Amino acid sequence: MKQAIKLMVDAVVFGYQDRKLSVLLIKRKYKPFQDSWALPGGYVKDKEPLEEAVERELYEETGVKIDYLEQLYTFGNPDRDPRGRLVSVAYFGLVRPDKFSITADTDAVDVEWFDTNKLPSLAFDHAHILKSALQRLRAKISYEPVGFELLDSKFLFGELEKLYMTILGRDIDRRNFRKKMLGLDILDQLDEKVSEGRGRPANLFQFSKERYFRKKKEGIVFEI
Amino acid sequence: MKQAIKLMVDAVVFGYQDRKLSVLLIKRKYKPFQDSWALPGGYVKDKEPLEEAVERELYEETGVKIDYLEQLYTFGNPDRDPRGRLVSVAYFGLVRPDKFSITADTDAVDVEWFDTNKLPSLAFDHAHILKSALQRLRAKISYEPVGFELLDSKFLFGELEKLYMTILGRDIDRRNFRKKMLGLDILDQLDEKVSEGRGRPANLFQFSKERYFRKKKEGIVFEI
DNA sequence: ACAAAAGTGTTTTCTATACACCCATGG
DNA sequence: CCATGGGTGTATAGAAAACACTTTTGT
Repeated sequence: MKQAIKLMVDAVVFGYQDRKLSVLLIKRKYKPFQDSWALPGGYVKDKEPLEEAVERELYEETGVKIDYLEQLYTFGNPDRDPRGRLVSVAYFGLVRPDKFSITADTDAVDVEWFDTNKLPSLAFDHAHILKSALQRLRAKISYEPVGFELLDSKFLFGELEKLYMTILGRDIDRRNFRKKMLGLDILDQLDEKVSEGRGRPANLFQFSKERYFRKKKEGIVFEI
Repeated sequence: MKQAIKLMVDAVVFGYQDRKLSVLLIKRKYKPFQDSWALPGGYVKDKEPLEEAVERELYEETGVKIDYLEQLYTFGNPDRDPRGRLVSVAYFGLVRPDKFSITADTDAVDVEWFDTNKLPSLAFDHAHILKSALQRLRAKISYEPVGFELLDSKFLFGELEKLYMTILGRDIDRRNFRKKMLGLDILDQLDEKVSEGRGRPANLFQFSKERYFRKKKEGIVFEI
């Protein structure tokens, strides 16, 4: 049997900076959609696992090595790409933007973090993919502790609060949030304080992935 | 660019009969895994949407036309199929088994509904796919009213209870369940009663998909 | 002393759970 | 009249939400 379908992967990578949720986009070097912004991605190699393909393309095109990656959805509409029948397995990733200096390479003439509230128009059906990823992120952060992937390993409680407010798009009561989050017993309070210029210095916290997984196995549920 | 990857779809179709959750399997006619049980599925045609491919293969191989279908996950491990690099987009479907007389055809020598508690060993990584689908079903039924897809359009409240208990694998308090479910105001109580042989005759109910979607838009959340 | 952000407890409301009795029918 | 499954209400406990003052620092 001959099949003319080609398989690609695309990555929706989120970062968090200056209280903004941002997404990593590349400016396409080649046609179609030359000079349009698009999600990083590319063809899967014959013997390459899908996750590896995403990580490779992401690194080639942007210089980013991903911390957290999960499969989002497979987009297979026959007319989604003018080049032919391209089916794309989309992934959704989280990264700390300051960990990398992003640099355009191979198929991209430019790479940038875009505030998710100020997105350019995107190539192919990438706007649609991005929208799905945003929905997933919002849902996910409420029932799994993925938010920590977007913060430094040591972070201020206030940052965590703001992250949640940014992603969920609504205000959260500081006291209730802290009570709930600390009550889960998956954060370690460090003996370091940080003064942010003005105001009372704040404590640093650290997420304990080990303790979380242990508690998860025991049946304790993360939910915010 | 030449790519030797082939794209398939597989379907995990659940049904509910005699208080058992069952899944539709075919016995393979050809090698590899000849005479093994497997999920129905097959190759995607060049200009065919993925959902269409699943529905077509399902109909060809089993005679079932699906009511509810959603994408589950894409399985792309390079060594998941001995025939080469076959990436499979798995779907998850719900159907009322009594609506169809299942009949083996094309690639199958036999088709059967298997109780999910008495599964045979399966070809390829299909046991893994099935496991994912079961997890998804259990999660899904708790926050979206998909259970009705497994019942007749008119059903007894007791059947709904039993369906939930079967899928969730635990007892549910009849009174609390009824209170919660009826409180959602997405069921219509009909003026028909059915006597099941012995005991007090029970009322028939009907799920109002329209009302559910209206309420969902208004932000009302289904949760059991 | 004041502005700014951090830290903390209590009260109220709502939701989840636990629980037991009467009802309508067939045999 | 009894066995069987259907139908219903209330009390309790626990979780979520609402809410405001004190603390520590820099200026």
